[in-house]
Amino acid sequence: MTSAAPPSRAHRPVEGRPGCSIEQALQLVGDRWSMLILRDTFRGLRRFDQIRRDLGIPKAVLSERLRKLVDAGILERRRYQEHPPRDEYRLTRMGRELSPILVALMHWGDRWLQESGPPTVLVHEPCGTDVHLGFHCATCGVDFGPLEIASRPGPGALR
Amino acid sequence: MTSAAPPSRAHRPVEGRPGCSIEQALQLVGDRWSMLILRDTFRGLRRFDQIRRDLGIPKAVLSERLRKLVDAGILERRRYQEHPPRDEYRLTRMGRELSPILVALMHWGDRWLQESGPPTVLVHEPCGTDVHLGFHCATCGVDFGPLEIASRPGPGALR
DNA sequence: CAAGTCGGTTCGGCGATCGAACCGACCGGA
DNA sequence: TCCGGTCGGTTCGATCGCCGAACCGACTTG
Repeated sequence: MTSAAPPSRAHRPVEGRPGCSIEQALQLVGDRWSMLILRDTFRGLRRFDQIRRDLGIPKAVLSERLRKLVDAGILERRRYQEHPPRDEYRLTRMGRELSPILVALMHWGDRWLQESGPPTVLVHEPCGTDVHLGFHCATCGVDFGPLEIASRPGPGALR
Repeated sequence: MTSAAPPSRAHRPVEGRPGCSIEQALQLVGDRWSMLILRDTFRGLRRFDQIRRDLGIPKAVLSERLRKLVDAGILERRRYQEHPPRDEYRLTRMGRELSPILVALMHWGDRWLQESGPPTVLVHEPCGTDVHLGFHCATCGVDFGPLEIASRPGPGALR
């Protein structure tokens, strides 16, 4: 208890443990392949072999990951033909709500990792404007950055 | 993301490979530990042993990950004392801009993985409002979801 | 001088991942 | 009927990367 925290930190944009949501989320989608599988499902790929060929992932690994994502409720397996029996994997609502994570990864990669500009741009379909993902405060009516974020214990905080 | 090609699309709506920004980003921060290391640095942890103890990560792995993150420009290593020589790891601008990803992961985990509510909440410091991360269209002036997103080839698209 | 801290590296074991092979159900063509 | 191909897997042996434990040097504190 004597541990003096490092120089007074007022802002800690992201905080957690041990039930940290980031940690929990990463246990589901934090491995090498899951995010890429999900990216593919967002792109409209739904079938085993489509995804396998696109990613070059070993079949056993894909099989296991899909099972894991279905068990978690992120994907659902839906039969689309009876003879021969064929299933496809579709995003559930839970899965679709991962989109900000994918978009954030994409924007960050575009900005910092691509030398010749974004390979793909996302647009707001109704108007064609480039998609902007950011912190927006409804109260203040402004966009803001990570330095204006503070954290507090929430209702799920134990201890 | 909705541009999920009805049957008759010959070309790929999203160029997912191999220059895909999501893939590139995941090569840097998509392994089991990197995101957690970064979460800790956002929380204000800067030193090797602090992070190691917090995560329970093997030292060899932490050492290698920190090197990788420093090489990538996400963290910087800064000497903060000479005798004995001690370094700390700090987020660069590139690193700080990962915050939307962490926040998105956190929000998703809060919503779908926590039964008793978020362990931590983030607020917009100036006004105390809960942080909202989302798609906002400056042109239309509205928030929107993934179903209103379409994708197009960008300036970095080859082929 | 001994014990402890900090930031590592080295090492042997082991579990996850890899590619290749195999499989059953089905389809289309010759 | 036989042949080849597709689809969605499972099984298997080899290999890769992660694991915890031990060790290390530079330094501080008691």
